Amino acid sequence: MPAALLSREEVIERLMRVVRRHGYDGASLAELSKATGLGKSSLYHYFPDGKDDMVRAVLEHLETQLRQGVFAPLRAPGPARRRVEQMVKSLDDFYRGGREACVLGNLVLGTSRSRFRAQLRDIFDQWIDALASALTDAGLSRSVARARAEDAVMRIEGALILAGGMDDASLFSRALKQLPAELLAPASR
Amino acid sequence: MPAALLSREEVIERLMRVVRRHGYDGASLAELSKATGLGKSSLYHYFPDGKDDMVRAVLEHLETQLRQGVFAPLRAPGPARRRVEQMVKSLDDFYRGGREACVLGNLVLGTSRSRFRAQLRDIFDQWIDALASALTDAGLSRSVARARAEDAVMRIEGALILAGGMDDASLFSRALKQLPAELLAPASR
DNA sequence: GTCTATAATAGGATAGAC
DNA sequence: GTCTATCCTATTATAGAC
Repeated sequence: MPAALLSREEVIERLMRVVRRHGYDGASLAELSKATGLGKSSLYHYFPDGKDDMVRAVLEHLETQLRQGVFAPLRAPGPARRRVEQMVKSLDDFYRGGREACVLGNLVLGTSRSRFRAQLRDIFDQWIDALASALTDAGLSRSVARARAEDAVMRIEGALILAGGMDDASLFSRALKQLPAELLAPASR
Repeated sequence: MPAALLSREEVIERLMRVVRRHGYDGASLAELSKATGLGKSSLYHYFPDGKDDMVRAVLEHLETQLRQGVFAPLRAPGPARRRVEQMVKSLDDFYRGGREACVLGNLVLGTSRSRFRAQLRDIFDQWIDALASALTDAGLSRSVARARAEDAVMRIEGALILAGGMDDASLFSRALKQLPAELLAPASR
């Protein structure tokens, strides 16, 4: 990083901003360079394997953020409702109320899925597991909890797609707001 | 098209296959050429504005397919349950049980959203409207029908993302299967 | 309508000076 | 660590023959 201008973390934050807007295939080195303020050679100094390396770092960083803002709160002690609401709050923040696109969605689509398969799967898995854990604590059976956790992740990812496609971020906010009640409703059906 | 080898429709079908796998940014002319069996110059003969033209045609074709397999059935006479089930069947078919990615999702993400904004919005709008119409026919209020229709589209889009990210197409099939019952459940909550 | 050939540019990546 | 300069390949797009 530039002597002391940007920490590695800040560099990665900026790389992530480009990736979530342009996707893997649409994120050119020129853009990544501009966004970080680092020349291409400097980027290669920190990420010797180029774009793949950068995106790997972005995914690691995302995982860390999710661990702090989502996974850990979901597994924390306390009432399940609070824990789910904390997840919602973190997500609303991270996706700027539906105005920012999804890093994960972007990397699942395009040509990048095969490159980051393991990392993507791992993140989704941790997310679903953590959420299901909160739901079993709320008294739901393991199978219902798991199914609802998967459903929640789908809704969130889909809400980001639809909000983008309809140019209406409020679709995301509303979907988020409904989540806690629907996830914690008594099992029946 | 090659004298009579491929109809324009078949060419567009093949272009779509590339777009849904690689996205807009990841779909190179070389791939599009290989997939259609047409040289680059031939592609430019049919789509003078290049890739944008091709993807516009793909979206028009998709809209036609959705009109036939999804929108029209949703608005057809008959019990709402049948109509929703017909949508589910068409979608399961179109996405090959979750093994194929979403054209819309791919075009909403990456750098392509701004290029096809209007077309994307229009398709999502028609979809939600048609679905909401079936749900109001089933006795749901306009506002509940609309909210559930949006939710359904989100789930479908998200299910395709998660199925791709987890390498598990069954996530999509299961999400689809649950849709009719959840959409048509009596309003309450 | 289709092809081969080619242009022009952008993309990813590296060398070497500082 | 960062930059400028450069390389090579892929990519988009076009010209012109058949």
